Amino acid sequence: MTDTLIRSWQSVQEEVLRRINARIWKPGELIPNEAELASEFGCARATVNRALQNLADTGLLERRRKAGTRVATHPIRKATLDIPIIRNEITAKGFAYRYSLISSEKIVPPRDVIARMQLERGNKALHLVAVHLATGVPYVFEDRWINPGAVSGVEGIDFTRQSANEWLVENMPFTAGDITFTAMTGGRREAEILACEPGAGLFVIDRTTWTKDRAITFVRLVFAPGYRMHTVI
Amino acid sequence: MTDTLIRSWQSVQEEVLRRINARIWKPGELIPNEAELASEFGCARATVNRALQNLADTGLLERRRKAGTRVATHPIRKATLDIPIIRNEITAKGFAYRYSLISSEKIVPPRDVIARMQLERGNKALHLVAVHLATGVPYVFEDRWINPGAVSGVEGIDFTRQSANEWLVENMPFTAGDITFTAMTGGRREAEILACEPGAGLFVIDRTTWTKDRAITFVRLVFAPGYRMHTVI
DNA sequence: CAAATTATTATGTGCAGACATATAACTCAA
DNA sequence: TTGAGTTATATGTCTGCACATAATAATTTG
Repeated sequence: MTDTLIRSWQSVQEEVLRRINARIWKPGELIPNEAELASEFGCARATVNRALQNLADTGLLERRRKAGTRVATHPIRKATLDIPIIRNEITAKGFAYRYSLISSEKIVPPRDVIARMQLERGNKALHLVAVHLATGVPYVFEDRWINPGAVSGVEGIDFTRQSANEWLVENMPFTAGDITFTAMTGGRREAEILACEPGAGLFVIDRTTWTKDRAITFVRLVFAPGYRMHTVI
Repeated sequence: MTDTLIRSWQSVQEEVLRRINARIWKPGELIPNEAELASEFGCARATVNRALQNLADTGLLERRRKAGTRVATHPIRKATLDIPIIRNEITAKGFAYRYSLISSEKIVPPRDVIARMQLERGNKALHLVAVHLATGVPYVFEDRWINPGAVSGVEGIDFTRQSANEWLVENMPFTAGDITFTAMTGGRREAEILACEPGAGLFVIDRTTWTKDRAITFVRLVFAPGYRMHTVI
């Protein structure tokens, strides 16, 4: 029994974590309710609530009204990972960042892109292909489609000077987005642009952003071999 | 101007989001302080605080004491993604789950594993190779090392019946973990176990879990081609 | 005995007020 | 001019209380 008072929500959280790790409260088990913990720790119920809610957010606890709070049976559940702004990621590693536009054209997108972005069939969209370089070495290959119907004024922008991502971030708010991580086998095109072997396994991020039901942009980022995305839990 | 009162923290959050999206508060700009917003919305400062803190957690706002709260310049910053429990992921898709142990031996691990897990050189570790199947089709290939120094009693367990992951989750609490997502080019071994073409690009998750400075286990999950990990922001 | 209703209970959220803490901004002396 | 010390201010958090809400458990009713 600790004599030190547990009054901040962080210390409540620590103590709860300690009990989970020490198996005092085992996976699947019900823990005492907020009022009991509050009186045990000598703090207000709101403080306990804050701590438990935070742990529930990270997936370590499961809470339901009336039913109470129990230790999650499968603790590894959620990881928060930082989606890097490519320029920042490269400069943070100490490399010089450079962006190079390979092509820009307005064409009717292929079927899968139409489906992803829920575009009208037959309408053209802006297609940009570019590469981001770290001290001259290809880092990530960007294949982007922009919906001109949702992004007014995009046609006049010179994307050779500013990356589409940066322009969009500054000029188009978005309300939602979805991200998919996957792997692909590099073909000739990827090998050429990323200066790697054809057939290499490449890490891919697909991202679509939306503003109130309309797709703004769909971008596929294909990273050079060896790219790792890291997070701690 | 809305006449409807904004009193719940969710509605405060919605209103703040609306203003960010409508560019009333632009990226990088300072927004009114909590007290002002509270009096504007007709609610308590604590309610505004809850809403703004939540938005800061998701990376849309940046807050600093005394300096105030400003709209983040790079809104796409953090994504929370669910780390799947493989059994659940497979059964959730409506497939039958099966786990098959391919090999189990106690050997001195290779250098990279020793480095990752910070093991003593020359000490043996338990090496398990297994595959998880969805209705008989290989879904993910699991290559795992377990530190017997940190996991007492692991040597007597029959991992042909229960997957190592499930046994560990139930029997070993962990305090920290780190996860890396990457891609690899499949070799002969992966092709054989996952029943795919050699040379295919494969999605990989590396995970190490720790209990108070000692590595419990390091596992590499290599997913069959076409695997996608999805999240929304 | 099953279905519908009511009571109970644990979490969820709101409020006002107070104090804590970080830090930007200012003041003043060397 | 610069560095150290001070002040003001916005966010961070705690408290005690109240009521809302969801969901289980108990009870009544047809």
